[in-house]
Amino acid sequence: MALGKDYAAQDCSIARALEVVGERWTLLVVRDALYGVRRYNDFLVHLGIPRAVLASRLAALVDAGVLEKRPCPDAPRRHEYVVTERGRALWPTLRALSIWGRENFGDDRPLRYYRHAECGTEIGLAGECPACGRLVPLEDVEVLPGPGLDLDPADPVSRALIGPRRLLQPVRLDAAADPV
Amino acid sequence: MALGKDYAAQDCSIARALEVVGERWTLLVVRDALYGVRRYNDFLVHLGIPRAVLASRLAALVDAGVLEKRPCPDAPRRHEYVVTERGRALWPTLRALSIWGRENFGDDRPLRYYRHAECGTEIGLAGECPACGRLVPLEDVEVLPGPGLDLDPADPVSRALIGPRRLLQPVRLDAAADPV
DNA sequence: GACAGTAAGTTCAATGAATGAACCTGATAC
DNA sequence: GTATCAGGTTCATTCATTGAACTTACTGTC
Repeated sequence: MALGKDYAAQDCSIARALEVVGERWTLLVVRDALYGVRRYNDFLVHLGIPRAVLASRLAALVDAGVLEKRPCPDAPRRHEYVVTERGRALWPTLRALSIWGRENFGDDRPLRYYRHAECGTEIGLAGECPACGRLVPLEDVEVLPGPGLDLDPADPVSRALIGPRRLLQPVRLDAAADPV
Repeated sequence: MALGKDYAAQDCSIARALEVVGERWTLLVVRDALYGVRRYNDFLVHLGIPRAVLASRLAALVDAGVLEKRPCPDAPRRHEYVVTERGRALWPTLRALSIWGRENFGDDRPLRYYRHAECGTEIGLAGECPACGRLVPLEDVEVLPGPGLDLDPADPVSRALIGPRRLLQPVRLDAAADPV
């Protein structure tokens, strides 16, 4: 990656991390992947990202071991991008960033709630459950719509993501096509 | 910020956060500010960032309320950039990102350790102390050089940052000028 | 079997941002 | 008064991003 050159000189893990996920759009792609978005076209319509940039970001993330590209189980010629263990490990970062964004630049009404499915407690700053005291496996994180969330968004992926649902649960567009 | 436009369409706190700190270099500037770097020239030599970009990033961060620009107490015509409460609130994000970078792209030897000064416990994923169970105030975070850290770096700011020291403790270059 | 449509891209010209070097300005240092 | 430093600005070049158009391979539908 040509961009990262200068970062590399830094004696710093943050700089190394930013070489991988520091480019425009990259963290939003990872966020979507953690939400369960897997297909090129789903990323495309949900993010509103230019096609060429998406292709380049996905390739870079696969290269870095954050996503895995593999053929779709049902349609062998299609493929999907699935978060690896390394990608899942970005959840604490994204959770912390999200809280910072909400507390400093959001309006009062939260967009979404994240809860530990087993005990109902809201997930903490780094993805841990304050009640259980441990990091919650992503599959056990329940995503619920908050009062600030638009419940009738234009694109089908946003509609499929309204929830309630779990993190990592693959997005299915089939049943989401009915308007009010 | 012209860049952020597309992000803004997203119903998502992460996107809002990235509008503020998502540009190239920005998070590294904040990291340095949390380390105690305050002066334009110190950011410049430590980051190796182009002057124009630094000026623009600092202005944007002041604008967003992450940094505060104020006259130097000793030299009234100079000024310094100090992290605000909002800037300090980015510490959990940076801590999580740093751990991700180290665990996934670092070599085995850590560059730095972060410890709760009062009990000596290593700081957790989101800046909390696992022993005390609470977020550690940044002034109580002790930064120690790890085995992977270059102990004789070229620029004086890196030398002043070797530590041991505390987060937020202002960088002073005066005494750091003696080579081995 | 022709036609339309979808998925996952690539290519291209135009725009915008990043880079590094040079310049500027006002204060201190000698 | 000459040099140096802090904190910038300006400029030409390079590089990345953007949005639109094109491509290619497969999947239905009539």
